[in-house]
Amino acid sequence: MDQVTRPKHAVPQPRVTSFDVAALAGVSQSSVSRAFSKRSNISEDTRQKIFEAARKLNYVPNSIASSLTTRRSNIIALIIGDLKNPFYVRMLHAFSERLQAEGRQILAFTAGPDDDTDAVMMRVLQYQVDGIIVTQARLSMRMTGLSHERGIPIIFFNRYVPGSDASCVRCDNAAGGRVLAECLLRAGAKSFAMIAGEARATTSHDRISGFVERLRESGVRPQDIETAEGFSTYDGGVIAIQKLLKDRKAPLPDALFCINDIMAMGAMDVMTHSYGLSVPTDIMVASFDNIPESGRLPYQLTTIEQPLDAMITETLKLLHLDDPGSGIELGLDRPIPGPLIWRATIPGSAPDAATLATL
Amino acid sequence: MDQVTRPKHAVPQPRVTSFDVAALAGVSQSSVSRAFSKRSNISEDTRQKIFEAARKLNYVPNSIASSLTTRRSNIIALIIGDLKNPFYVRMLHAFSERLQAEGRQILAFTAGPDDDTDAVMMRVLQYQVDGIIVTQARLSMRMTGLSHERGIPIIFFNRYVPGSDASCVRCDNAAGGRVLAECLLRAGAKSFAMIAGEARATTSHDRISGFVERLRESGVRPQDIETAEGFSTYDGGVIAIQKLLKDRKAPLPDALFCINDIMAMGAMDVMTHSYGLSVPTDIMVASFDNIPESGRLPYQLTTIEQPLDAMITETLKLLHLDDPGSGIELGLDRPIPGPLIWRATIPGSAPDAATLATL
DNA sequence: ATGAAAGCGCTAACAA
DNA sequence: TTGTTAGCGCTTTCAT
Repeated sequence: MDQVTRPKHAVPQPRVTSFDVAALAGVSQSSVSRAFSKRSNISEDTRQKIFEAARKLNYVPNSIASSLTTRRSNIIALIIGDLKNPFYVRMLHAFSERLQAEGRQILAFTAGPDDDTDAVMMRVLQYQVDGIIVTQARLSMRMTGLSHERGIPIIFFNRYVPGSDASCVRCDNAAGGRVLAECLLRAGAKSFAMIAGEARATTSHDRISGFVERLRESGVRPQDIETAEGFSTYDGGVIAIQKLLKDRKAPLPDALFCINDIMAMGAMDVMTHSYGLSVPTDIMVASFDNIPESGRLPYQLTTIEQPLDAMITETLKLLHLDDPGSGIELGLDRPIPGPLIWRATIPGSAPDAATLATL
Repeated sequence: MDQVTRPKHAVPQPRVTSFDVAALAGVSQSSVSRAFSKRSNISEDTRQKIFEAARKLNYVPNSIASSLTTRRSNIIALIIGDLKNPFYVRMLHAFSERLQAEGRQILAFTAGPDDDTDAVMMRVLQYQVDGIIVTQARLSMRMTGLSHERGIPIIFFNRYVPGSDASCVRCDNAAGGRVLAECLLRAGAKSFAMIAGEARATTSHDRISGFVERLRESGVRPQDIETAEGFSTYDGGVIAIQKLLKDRKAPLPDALFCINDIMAMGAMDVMTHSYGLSVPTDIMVASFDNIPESGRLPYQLTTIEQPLDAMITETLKLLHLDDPGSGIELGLDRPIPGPLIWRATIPGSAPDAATLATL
């Protein structure tokens, strides 16, 4: 008779609760609760007794139940975009590690540019998260209002909504733009092109405006700066540079400013592989972010590093995770300067720090 | 008198619950609950009345509270590693989108190779997640046991623990290795080198073993295949190729097999920029994953694509999110074949599908 | 179709 | 220090 091999199945056991542990340890249920909470009045003796019972039963406290009473979930919502820019991958990972180290977790929400971010936000609110970090996404004022009204702090990371009452932590993009302009000028560049991201992206806008401002101060007329726009991705950079180079009669600009490294990579690949150009001999390049890829052999980008650790520290500070009662400050803006990373896409050596500081 | 500008503060309002909505709508609290749950006995009339009241009060159901009773949180834990390999970034994003589309969210846990994964797992269990996906991380048998005992399914994604009772969804790595070996052989390669990942990584092991097996069948002795090992990252690829090329007297091998694209990128960058070699003229290259970077101008990698969508579909199927009562099958293994993506790192054209199918 | 009431597993007064 | 008790906001029988 055929004996078919059936898959083994795991049979779920009834849940072990703090009552079971209490019974086994011979104490009350509230003692169990105390045993598992930091700084609470309980003798080391009974705590150990309880831990042992818990271990025997494989008991793990149910944090869903505890958040119901404490009104704290230890969960932070992170609303992210498409992760096509490695900077946001780094950010996600860094946030996750930092939060996990202090006993919190990230609940991930994705919101593409075409998604209804308000609908995503309604989902976020369902989870009674302790805080919300928004990046690469737009949010209506109504939604930030709903969040604040519930006592949930919300921080825009590297992005702000002018006129909004939500706080923002970001790299000082305009300052970085000025620094790169200065570097290019000192390296002797006279003519310039720019690759910008989407117009509504505040990061792109600010970097460009700082860059253009510094050039204007040096006598370069803004209308003389060629500009191509694209999505803030590798492919966006590819398309933008093609717009600039295709059927070109005019001489090449001396320098190309890209609003981020990933677009610069796309642009450089096209320039070197499709047009046979050399960087920085034929054209200098400068950009923004210092993603890990920027230091690789084919790129060696001179760039402004986004001070990720400091930005995260500041974000966590503004979130007031440890003293939720303190209320939510509104409309804070925290621009953090990013260091210049000097590599090979601008000839010569970096201006000294003192010079850059006076910009 | 000085009037210091103080930051505005948001004042948290008392929470709006289903009772408040019920009161405003003039119905019972349980009706409110029904109104917000799919397929439940409630007249369209009262449902609308309730929705209107909810809207007026900005009511959002508290899913923490609901998971307490339903024992379902609609949260899936995803345990990930360092995200240095873009493949896992793609995976994370794809999982997040797929789950979000069906009303579930990802709770992210990071576990570095040196972290105590069991401690991470205990944290996971606290959250009463509906399922666990593990990737780039190891787990002890005891932990998978704890999870199964609680009725929480756990799937290893692209990774398996031999002898474990947890199920696994993965690319058919050995088959892919065989295909690439065949491609290289047909392109005329006679001598081979390999860049492998960490020894304990099952993906690396399986890809290598499929590759070597096919070569052996064609008369290439395994001991004649040069091998360098490294971390499965870009830098790992850089270091591995340097081991192979530094102070090299022997002629170059005809072909280089890398266990993934990101290592292949590191290796190619060193070969082209530091050693002036051309691919595939001086050496052919083949690898695995088909990350977005593989198609970029400097690489144009011929590679096996990880069938991400199919892998995710299979993972979600095994998770049985929609019928939790059905029990957890143990020890399933789901290898999914990945298509060959033919680009420029092997000369000539791809073997036809029929040939590859007979491998 | 609707309402009343009993939990889900935990925390936090309050009492002892 | 420990135990008792009343919720947290919801779902789900069970009546009506």
